[in-house]
Order: sequence, then structure tokens, then C-alpha cells
Amino acid sequence: MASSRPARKSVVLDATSADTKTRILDAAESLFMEHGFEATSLRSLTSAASVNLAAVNYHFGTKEELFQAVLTRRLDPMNQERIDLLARLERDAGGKAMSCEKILFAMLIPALRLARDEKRGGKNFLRLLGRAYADPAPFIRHFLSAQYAEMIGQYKEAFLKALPQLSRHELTWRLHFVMGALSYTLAGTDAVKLFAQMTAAEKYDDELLLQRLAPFLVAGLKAPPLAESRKLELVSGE
Amino acid sequence: MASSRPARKSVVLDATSADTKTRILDAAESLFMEHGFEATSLRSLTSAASVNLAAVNYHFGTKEELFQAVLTRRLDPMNQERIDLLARLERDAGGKAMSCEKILFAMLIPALRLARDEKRGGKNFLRLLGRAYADPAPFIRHFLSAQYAEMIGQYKEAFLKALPQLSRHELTWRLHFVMGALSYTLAGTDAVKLFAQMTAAEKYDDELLLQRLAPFLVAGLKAPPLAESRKLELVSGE
DNA sequence: ATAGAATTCAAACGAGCGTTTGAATTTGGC
DNA sequence: GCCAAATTCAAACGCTCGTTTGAATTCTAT
Repeated sequence: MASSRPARKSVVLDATSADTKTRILDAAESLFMEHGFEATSLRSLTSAASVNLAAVNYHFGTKEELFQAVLTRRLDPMNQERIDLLARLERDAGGKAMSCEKILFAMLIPALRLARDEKRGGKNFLRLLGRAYADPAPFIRHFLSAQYAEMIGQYKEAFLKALPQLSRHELTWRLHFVMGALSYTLAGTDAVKLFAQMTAAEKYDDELLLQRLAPFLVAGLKAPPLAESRKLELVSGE
Repeated sequence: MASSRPARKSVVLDATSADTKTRILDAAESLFMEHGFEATSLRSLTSAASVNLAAVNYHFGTKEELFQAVLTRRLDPMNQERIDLLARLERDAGGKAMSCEKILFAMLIPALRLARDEKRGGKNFLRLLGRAYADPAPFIRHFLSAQYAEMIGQYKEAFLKALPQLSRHELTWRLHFVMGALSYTLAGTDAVKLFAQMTAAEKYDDELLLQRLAPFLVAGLKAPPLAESRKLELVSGE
């Protein structure tokens, strides 16, 4: 039988809590988040999930496919929610331009809902997602690229209408910055304390985090495009 | 003798190009960037550097210490440059408040200089750094936290003066977002194509990247703090 | 030229890795 | 109640990992 000692210090799921596939996904979500893909062994993962070592290969094929399954389980519904929410807002607007804020909120709200829903992985999953964005493994990058393509495409069109002063090219860059700040921020656990010693009073709270992030990102998106004249100033010595 | 075949497809350094320690650091910088810390083996690293396998442990102790040495070599001078540049600007301003742009540029310029200096690792190192920010390994997080503490502290004080409408707490968050967008952006290699299909005409260019990032971040920093009244709107369904 | 320190080297160590196997067990339709 | 399919299981396979070792070699100061 599988040892019932924790992998390191972490959770061991009750053997009766759910079926094998779900227990594996739950343990993988937690361990991949904590240690990353490469540093998480299938042995620690299966013992945390209280399943046999071979169960991962039986149910998912390989470790890589398991990782993709972990992401898909939460990501597909969240991105679909984003697409649906944007479509509804566009219908409500009746062809008129929407505000930049509204579009951005439509992106953030499904993430916020997911973060608050412990049954869907909650904060754990968002942090895992933030980490996955920065993982150098090609299979992860390609997978995420495919998962996000449709959603990002739709939002890019919406933002283009809301921010007519931006070229498509400029907007592409800014959406990149937005996703960067978002994923980096969500990935932070202890990392929040990296530069900031948070007061113990205000504990880590994803909702509050997104509320602070939103005005920052809206202002960035609305910023005037870089003037030609400023370029030299940046690269000169001062 | 060490095999002279490349680790995967990558560079093999000329055995006479530099001393052993430097060759190891150079190969490590490149491979850690490409594959991440866990996924880079000392065997592929030492063969790419054309040194004996045991040389890493002899010169650096452990793989973790090697990683820290790779970061320290570039990071210490860059952050010192940032601190010095800020101090000079503050002296020039003679106690009067500096503009937000100037402070941010003082942060970005040393990074830009490093990116353009191939002898100091260039773009490779900045991408490695961006990846390191998102790595879950505790020893990396603690190391970076210590490396950045002084620099971030100085800039926080400067920004506080430049942005008096922000509370210290609010600014802490915004600097977190700034570092997020910056590191995520710098970490992108192929990742730039993640959401954006860059035109072949405009090839990847760190200088241009920072020029686009700067106005985005300045606008975000200057954004008015989140009004109480908006909070509910974000968390409600629409 | 030579002693002693520093470095390089081939080889091995023990451990952990992802995956496979084939038998044992459980499950579900008839 | 039974048989076949699905699942679980212990064990092993082949491989790679970071690190250590002790001898061989190179460097340096006298």
C-alpha cells in the first residue's frame, strides 16, 4: 500500500475523499504550485494523493499530460467565462464602444470568481497558473499559447475599439504587459513579501489584490503612446 | 576528457576562451535561462562549458551555489548602478521632488545597459532573471529577496515623494506590479509570441521593449488610488 | 629544479527519477 | 453468479541525477 506519510510537509488527501483521477489532479495542482513541474516527483505526488504510483500513467499517460490536465480542468471554464462575459457586455452595449475598465473587469472577474471558489481550486490554481506562465518548458508554453489564443484575440478586438488611439501593434504589447503583471501577481505567495513586508493585519487576499491591480492596469492601457521625442531621452545616460 | 558534443543543440564554449570558473558561469547562465534550474543538469552544463563534471562542485560547492553565483555576477553591479543613479538624480534635484518618470527611468536604464552589453550577459541574463523571479524554489526566492531589498527600499522612498497621493501601502503594491510586468516581459523569449504574433519586420528588441513598457508603467503608477465606491462594482456580477 | 598548493580528471556512489509490466483485485452488465 | 473490462498494485527496468573520491596533472613561488 502507498505510504501515508506526507511528501514533504504537505497535505495527504483522504483515500475516500474522491475518485482516483480527481485525487491525483488535486494533489498535482497543489504540488506543482508549490515546487514547480520539474521538481515535483510522481512518487511524492501519488503518495500525497494516496494512490498507487502507476495510477498517473494509467489515467493520464505521462507526467506532462497530467500537467496539461491540471491546467485544462480550471483554465477552459475560466476562459470560456471570460469570452461569454465579454460577448454579453458587447451585446448590452449595442455596438457602441465599451469603456476600457469594463473590458478589463470582464477579464479579471472570472479569475476572481475562480480564486474565491475553493471547490474549483481557488487561489492555489491561480498561483499555479502564474508559475506556468514563466516556466521555460516548451510543452507548457505551447499549451498555454493554444489555450489562450481565442480569448486573447477577442479581447484584443474589444480593447482596440475602446482605445482607438492605440495601434494594433501597440495594444499587443500592452496586453502582454497586462498579462505579465497579472500572472506575476497571482503567482506570488510568499513572493508578495519579496519587496514588501506586508502588515500582518492585511493578510494576503486575492480579491483586494485585483482591486488594486485594476486601476493600475487601466491607467497603463490608457497611457498615450510613446512619443518619438522621448525615445532618445531613455537611451541616453540620464 | 569531457565530451565535446553539445548538451542538446546549444553552444559549446571554446576550451581556450576563458578560465574554468567563467566558462562554467557563462554556460550556466545560458542553460538555466533556456531550461530553468531544475531541468538543467550539471552534466549538460559542464559539457557545454567544456570542463570536467566535478569542476562545478570544486569551484562553486553545489548546484544551488552556482546558481546564486550566476545571478550575483550580474545583479550586484546592476542594482548598485540603480542605487547610484538614483542618488545622483536626487542630488541634482537638490531636495526638490523628482518626477515619477525620472525615477522609473533610473530603474530601467541600468537594466537596458546590461541588456545591450553582450560582455555582461546581455539579454540572456535579463531573461534568466525574469525566470528566476517566478521560480518556486525557496532558495531562489530568498536569495533574490535579499539581493533586491536595498535597491527597492531606496526607490520606494523616492517614489513616495514623487507620488504623494499614494499611501506607502498602495505604493508597495504598485511597485510589485511594476516588477511583475518588468520581469515577466524580460523573461519572454518565444513567449512574446504567446499572445502576439510579432511581425517578422520588428524583431525582438529589448530596447524597444523598455521604451514601450515605460509609459505603461508610469501611467499605472500615477493612477488615482482605488476609490471606495468602485470596490463593490468589481466584485458584483457585472 | 623542486616542493607544495591548486586544479583537473575518470570513475564511481547511492539515490531518485518516469515509466512499464503482469498479476491481483474490483467493478458493472447480463 | 459470472465473465470481461477496468482499475489497482508491488516490483522492477533503465536511466540520469548531484556529489564524492583519490590519483594525475598543472601552476606558482622559492
